[in-house]
Amino acid sequence: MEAAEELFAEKGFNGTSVRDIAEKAQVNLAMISYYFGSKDKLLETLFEYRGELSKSKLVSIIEKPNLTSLEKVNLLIDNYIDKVFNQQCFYKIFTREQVLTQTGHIAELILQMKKNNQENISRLIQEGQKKGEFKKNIDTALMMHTIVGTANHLITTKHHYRELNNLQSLSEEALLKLIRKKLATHLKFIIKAILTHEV
Amino acid sequence: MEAAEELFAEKGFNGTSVRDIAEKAQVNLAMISYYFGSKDKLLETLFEYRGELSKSKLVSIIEKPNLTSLEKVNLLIDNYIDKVFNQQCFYKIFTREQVLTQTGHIAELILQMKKNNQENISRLIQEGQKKGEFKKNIDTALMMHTIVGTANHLITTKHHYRELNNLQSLSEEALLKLIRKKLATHLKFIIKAILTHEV
Amino acid sequence: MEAAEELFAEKGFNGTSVRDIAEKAQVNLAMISYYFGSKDKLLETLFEYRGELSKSKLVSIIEKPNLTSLEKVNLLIDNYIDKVFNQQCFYKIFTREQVLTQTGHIAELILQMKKNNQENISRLIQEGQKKGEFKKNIDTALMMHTIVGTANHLITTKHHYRELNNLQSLSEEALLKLIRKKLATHLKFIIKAILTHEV
Amino acid sequence: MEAAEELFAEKGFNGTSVRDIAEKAQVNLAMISYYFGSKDKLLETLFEYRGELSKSKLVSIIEKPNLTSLEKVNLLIDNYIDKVFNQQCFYKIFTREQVLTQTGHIAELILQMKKNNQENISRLIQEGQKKGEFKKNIDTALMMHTIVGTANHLITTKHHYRELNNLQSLSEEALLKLIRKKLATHLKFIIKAILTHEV
DNA sequence: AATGAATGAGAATTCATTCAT
DNA sequence: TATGAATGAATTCTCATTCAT
Repeated sequence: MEAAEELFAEKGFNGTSVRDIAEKAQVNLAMISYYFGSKDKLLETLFEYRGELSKSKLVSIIEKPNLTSLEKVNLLIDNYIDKVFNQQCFYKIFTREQVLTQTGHIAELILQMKKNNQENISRLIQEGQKKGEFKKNIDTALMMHTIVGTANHLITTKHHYRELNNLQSLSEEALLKLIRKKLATHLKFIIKAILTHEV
Repeated sequence: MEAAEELFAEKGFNGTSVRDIAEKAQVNLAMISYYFGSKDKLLETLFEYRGELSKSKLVSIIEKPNLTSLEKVNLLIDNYIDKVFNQQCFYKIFTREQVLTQTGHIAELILQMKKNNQENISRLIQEGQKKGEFKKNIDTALMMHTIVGTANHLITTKHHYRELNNLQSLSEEALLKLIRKKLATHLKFIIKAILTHEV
Repeated sequence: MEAAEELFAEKGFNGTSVRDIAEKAQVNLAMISYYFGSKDKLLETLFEYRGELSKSKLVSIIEKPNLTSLEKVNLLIDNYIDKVFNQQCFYKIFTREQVLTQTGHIAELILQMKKNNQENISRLIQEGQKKGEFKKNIDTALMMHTIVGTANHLITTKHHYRELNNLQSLSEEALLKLIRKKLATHLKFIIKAILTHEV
Repeated sequence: MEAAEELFAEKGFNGTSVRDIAEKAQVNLAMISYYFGSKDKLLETLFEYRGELSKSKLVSIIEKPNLTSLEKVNLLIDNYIDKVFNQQCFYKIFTREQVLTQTGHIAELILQMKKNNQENISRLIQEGQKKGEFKKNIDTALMMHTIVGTANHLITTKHHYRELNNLQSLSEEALLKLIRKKLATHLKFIIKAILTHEV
């Protein structure tokens, strides 16, 4: 599944053959159908696995005591950035396949995950509004699109970022560290503006 | 090429067969190899064609007289949103394939286009900073990632947006109109914050 | 299709690979899917083709003027034996696959063909009964089962017939000629008994 | 082996996978190769088992005292119909595979069985001829082909019989009972004609 | 210029069988 | 004795491309 994840990220689901995966994973070709049932099912399993991992964290942050709502939002941003950077491969796949797969099990999985996230975050925003920390009339959906869109776009085109900003000398690791820090600051600034600045 | 664009957007480059394209375009199968050389070349041609269209507009906006820098930036945002919404298919392809195609002619094309855009916008930002309209220390690259990332993410997942915000009753057209307006306001707000708010 | 017919007869539908057919027919492997769509469709096409051929003959015999009903029945027997012996391959396939394929297009085709045949022959029997040539209470269906069953069984197990009756010295051709003649006499005798002998 | 028999009858030998059999028999997949050696050996074992069962009955009937030869023949017919109806699955397999398997152990088994049967029945016919019950010049082989061919054809296409004779309302059981009775009468009539009627 | 026919390469999957345990 | 896991071979089918016309 790891091999598949990397290859799907690199060459796309349709661009990756089961042969490639078998070779990369050093397993017999037939094993993949044997274990996962089919290539499609393999992708499903991957989505389920990664989806499972990311569920509970969100709630635990939102329910943390002794934090302002803004601090919680910032934690959420950090958490999302962590996930995206630690699971770059999956997020590349996710970003790409959510566009293609508009029906079927995976589509439902994605939608459910998103619905869940949006509800939780909406609650947090409302909490902040009640406490007077956040302004009225916040478009939560668009705000989330900005967080997710910016982070995904940055991570999926980090090779362009490197070129365009003359960072060819940096190691991959150093580059990631740099982007990560900048992105966190950037998103927190934006979200704070959205949540608190009156126009 | 139109047929190809729609299909690539819908099913991905690798998920679309030359047969599908020929059928959709009501054209002989062999014609596609005959005219474009190959399926890859067809994608290249598509990128060149769409890239061509979008070049000059940027400069013309930046060089418009009698506008504040912020007004220009807002025009740029409107312009980008227009492009994304009018060429949804292409932007879906673009978003997806820029991740896959990291070498080759298309990759160079994309990089050149981005380099060009970033330079022009950097100039605009500097102009605004000189005029005192914008604050110092603006991360142009990240700002652009937010514009592009948010817009692309929204347009490529508009079916999710519809579901999550209970807009199933809206026609496709009405939905697009709604998102478009919200997105413009949202991005302009964010960018203004980035460009002018001191922390 | 000829190659397929021979191989299906020899090794069964499931026992024959598309590869075998391609090799025997000296055509490219992909051609078979290209022309027929799939292996299943190939079988369908074969059934349609052979079915087409055998339709009209039946009616033309039944409607022949100046013949007694018994003479017509005898002609039908000769005609059926001709078909079975001239299209041994197809009849082997038919005999085998009609058991397996109980649903789908082919099943419908077969049923329709049989229905058609039984109706026509029933009419002929009734004609003979009206004319007083045939006795009452004839089980047309079973009679047909005897004709078809005996002929098919003989042709599909002719290699056993050869062994069991010590005809190893005969050429294939001579064997067929012999069986054919015996079978015709045999069936005509039986059918005459069924149609005319009172018990 | 029971599971295999049913599946072979339903889907053909080649159309049945060892997996199917294991599942139906609620047995571990590897067990089948383990016990029977291979799928082919399983079929062989099935043929041996069913062949074994049917040997002795024939002789015991033929050697029954105090019966006319015709009565013995009628008993044989009843006996064969019994076997076919009680072992429908096996006879479907038999009918199909005797065409395919023209060499190998099974082929020899079949041939031996048939040889044995034909010899015994020939003796019975000769006995009848000596006693003056039967006429001269009887083609025993063809007669047997009619018995076997008619019975097999009827049982393997009983679903067609049902449709063509508008017996859809009958239960499977009732249908079988009906066919069985008709078939017995039918065959006995035919065989009597063959054995006793001079032309 | 345009195309119907053809093809080699490669796709995913299923198969009967084996083997370590 | 029995079995879960594994595998090499073979399956059907689709693909992008070519080529004679």
